[in-house]
Amino acid sequence: MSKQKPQSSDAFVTEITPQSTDFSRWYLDIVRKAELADYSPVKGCMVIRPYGYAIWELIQQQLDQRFKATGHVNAYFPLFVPESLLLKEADHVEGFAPQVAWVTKGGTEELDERLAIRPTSETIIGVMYQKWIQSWRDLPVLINQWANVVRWEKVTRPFLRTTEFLWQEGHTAHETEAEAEEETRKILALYKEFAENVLAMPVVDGQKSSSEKFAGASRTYSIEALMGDGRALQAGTSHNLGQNFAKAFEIQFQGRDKTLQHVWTTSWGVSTRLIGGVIMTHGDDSGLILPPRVAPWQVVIVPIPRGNWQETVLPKCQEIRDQLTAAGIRVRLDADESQTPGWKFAEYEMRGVPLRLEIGPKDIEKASVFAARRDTRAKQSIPMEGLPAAITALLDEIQVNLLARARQFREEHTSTTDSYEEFQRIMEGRPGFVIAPWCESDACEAAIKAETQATIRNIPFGSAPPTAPCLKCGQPATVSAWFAKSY
RNA sequence: CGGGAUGUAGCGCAGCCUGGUAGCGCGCCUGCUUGGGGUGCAGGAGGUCCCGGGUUCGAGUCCCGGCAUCCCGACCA
Repeated sequence: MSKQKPQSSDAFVTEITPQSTDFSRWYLDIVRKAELADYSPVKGCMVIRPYGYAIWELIQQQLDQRFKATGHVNAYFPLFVPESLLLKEADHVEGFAPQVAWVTKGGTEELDERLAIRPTSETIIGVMYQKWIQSWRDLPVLINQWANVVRWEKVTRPFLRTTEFLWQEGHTAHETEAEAEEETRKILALYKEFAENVLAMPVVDGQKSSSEKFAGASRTYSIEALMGDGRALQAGTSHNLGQNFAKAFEIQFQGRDKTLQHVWTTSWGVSTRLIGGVIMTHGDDSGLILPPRVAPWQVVIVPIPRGNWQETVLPKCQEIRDQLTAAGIRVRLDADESQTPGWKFAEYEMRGVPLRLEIGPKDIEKASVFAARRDTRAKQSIPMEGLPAAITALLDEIQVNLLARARQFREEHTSTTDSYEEFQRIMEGRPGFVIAPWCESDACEAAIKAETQATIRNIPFGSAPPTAPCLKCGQPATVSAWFAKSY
């Protein structure tokens, strides 16, 4: 098809702040205009609107399937955590105390003991595991819960950091330290695979520095993604809790050798923050770009109304919709007459729909449909014969392309340096990741953060030990750390 | 939690300084028209001016308090 008209690039985007003007405003514009979320009257609490929630449901389904496939089961624990429980693990309470919301009254009566609204559930789950676990035969316990949690954040942003958010938290208990470590790493690998194959969001997997470790964990691992403005986003964490919670909650079992031992526990989670990650990984100045696997509508069909289109074009559109739906594709047919095709093109691009099919009299004549990709904006005519297979293949191609593109962006925004001066220079503007040698001292990490706003995102697995000295102090460096400004 | 800014129709904004019948654009409704990249014309509907108090004959406008949002810092998924 050569009917393509010249495209005035600004024509459809007047209501979205360009990324280059103000990335943060761009992000907020997308969230509201694409109807992903809206502000509520409660500080820091957003409403996830149907289109945004549909994305979350797709994330949930595909993660849940992976959890089940690795032997995990779902359960649900209470929203409230008695204060006494929260106090049991010293590091944990110290880490979370500033962020906890409290219930002090039930109806009109003051409670004897105030209740925390869970910021995370290690403690309440610890109490239950103490009751449920007696023998090595009871292990491992592999439970996940889908839930909401509340953390009293000072600065909030839709999806990225909200006072209340939705997540999943896995909590497992094991017989040995090695098994707990294996679980922790297995889940991190699962998160990475999910982020890359479903969200098309490349991530760096590695270990958190001790200062960024989860409160109460022995070790924390994370996956870190790079956003379009060069800032990093922690996209998921997996914690090896050692025996810290087991000791605090007396979770003990009798081992194969008849001795009484504490279990080894893990916890891990990803949240609605992932939606923010998808927005900022793929979106452009025309709006959202959704990877097909999390797109509520993978294909939108826009009929071109001309003449007696209701009798000719529309039935064909419905037929095609039904064929595609039968092939497992999520399709929306927008036959609304009150909007013109051009309006719909812009609207569904803004909504990030991966593939648009235009069907008009000319296409029906040629027994083809006119397809426009959201990711590349490429347009092509596709024969109606064998359409479901062709569309499925095209969606797969878009999925793969988005990951490749994001990966290339990350590579272009990842640099390596041994020089602190150069490091500081890179951290101005849109920095991306910087790989640099570090001596693993908290002092150097803190100084770098204070001077450049950059933090250690993680220390990737299997990275070669540095030959150069620590970026900051010049003492021998033990690891190559990935630094970035982060969300 | 400190510094700055904002809050007026669904959305974007003007009006506030200098108090006196609440406006504009887009969207929405009706009709015609148009339709392959945000059609055009005509008519119409829509407002606790964020909330609460105060000053005043009279407050969107001035004063005090609160709430929410955004930006910059300190804290975090």
